[in-house]
Amino acid sequence: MNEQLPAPAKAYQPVLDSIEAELRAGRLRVGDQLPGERALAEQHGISRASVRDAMRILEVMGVVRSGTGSGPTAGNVLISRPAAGISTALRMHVASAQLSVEEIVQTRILLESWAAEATDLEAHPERSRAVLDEAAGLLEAMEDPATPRGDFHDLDARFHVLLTSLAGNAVIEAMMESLRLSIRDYVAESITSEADWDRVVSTLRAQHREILASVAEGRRSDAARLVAEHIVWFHDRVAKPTR
Amino acid sequence: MNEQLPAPAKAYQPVLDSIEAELRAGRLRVGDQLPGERALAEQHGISRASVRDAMRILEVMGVVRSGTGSGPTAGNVLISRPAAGISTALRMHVASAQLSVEEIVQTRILLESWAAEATDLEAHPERSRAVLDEAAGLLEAMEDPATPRGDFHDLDARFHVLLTSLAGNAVIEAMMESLRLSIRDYVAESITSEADWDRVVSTLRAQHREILASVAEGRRSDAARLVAEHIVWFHDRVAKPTR
DNA sequence: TCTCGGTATGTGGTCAGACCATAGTAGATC
DNA sequence: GATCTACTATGGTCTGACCACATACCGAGA
Repeated sequence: MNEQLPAPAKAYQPVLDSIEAELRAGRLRVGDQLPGERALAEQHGISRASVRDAMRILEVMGVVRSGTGSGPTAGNVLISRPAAGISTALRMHVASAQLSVEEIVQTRILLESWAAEATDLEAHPERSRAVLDEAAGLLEAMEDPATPRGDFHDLDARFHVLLTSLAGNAVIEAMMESLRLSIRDYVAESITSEADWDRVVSTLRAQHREILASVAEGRRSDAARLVAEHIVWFHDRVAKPTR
Repeated sequence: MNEQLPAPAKAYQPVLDSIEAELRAGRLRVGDQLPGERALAEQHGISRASVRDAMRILEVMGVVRSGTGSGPTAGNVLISRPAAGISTALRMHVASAQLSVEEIVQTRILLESWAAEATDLEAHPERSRAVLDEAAGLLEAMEDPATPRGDFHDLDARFHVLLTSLAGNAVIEAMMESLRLSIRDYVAESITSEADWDRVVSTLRAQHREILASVAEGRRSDAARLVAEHIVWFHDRVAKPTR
């Protein structure tokens, strides 16, 4: 089930290595445009096909965005979406039954409750305030009965990621988002009845309000507890039955 | 810095989707061989080049292993290395300065100390015993002064991953391993002087022994504390100076 | 002179077809 | 029966072509 033997060096590896080195050295930065694929191919003495392999990898890792046409927005542009690659990996391994949804949820509880405990609003007062305001805005949008289920889930996800971001650890924030994305379909599929959904959503709203209030008031341990309870409640009550 | 616009459907996507669906349905399992690339190309009505894009993605995600030749070990075979994809993603984003080594270390402390607290040896007595024995074997190998630095780091990594596995959460185990792999080079480069290394390694050995003992004896909170201190000590004392 | 619109150029996206090294397998040879 | 040799199918790589797209350029018209 596990292999990590020599592996005979892929042709695209030098491209990845050189880009990684340029990034580390600071000669390439987020927002920059990579050289054209044809140019990279010539530079490394490989075919364009192999260069494209490297680009594909960087793309799924959330490191570059490819666009056709010309101009600054076209070409292979360096971006930063750490959660993209992580969530794809998690997703595939959940699909292959090597990771379970229960483990994902458990991990999410760990990360989110830690983030709640580690949140220090005074560290970056103005940024924290902006984040809290944005979170409040999300909750408001979620109050609207006209909000479709899919949109509600997206808002919900953004709410949790926002709160996690207050802890100031981008790694944990990215992992949080990844965990959520990786089981997104499972959650969506688990609630089939609209009646069930209506019954659930009002509780979610109340829990969200409580969580936001405790975070905003600096009641860290309350926030951590409420977040953990919130996640447990949702997955016990809603997601589990169909799994 | 962030884009999540429509994105005009890649040609390889249907291949990924169908493989993911087959995995979820249980019609494909780890160890199975995927159809040949030429066959998949015909099935989906796309070129072999696009099929290879999908394979490349699955490969870096740690979901398939590609091998030339024929027979059961050749072709695109389903494997399971969840840490492969996650660590690559983390690595690239650390390189692009979007994630910091400090955050990686902080996350590792969180996951490992949680695992120590969550370890329940009685849940799977025989498996736990085997894991502890293997961990003890690793420590023994690390006692040998003849062990090269690189090997020591590998043994060290396996030791930590093994202990984490006792908590029984494969997601956290995979993340732990990924975090370690992602900053492997930084750690290796940070200790340049052999004299420094000799001074450090004996402390590491002692800490490892203490950690293993506390885990084996079920002193969970001790284990959690020692692990956290161990990681903090190493990165404060050794890795930080050069960063 | 200014504006509009068509065109040239360069980008990634995809395809078709070819050749290679590899690793089993089946057949021929001894 | 054992050994060696083609044969076959696999992924790995390359070449060269065409497409859709988006900008930049430039000439025709107002």
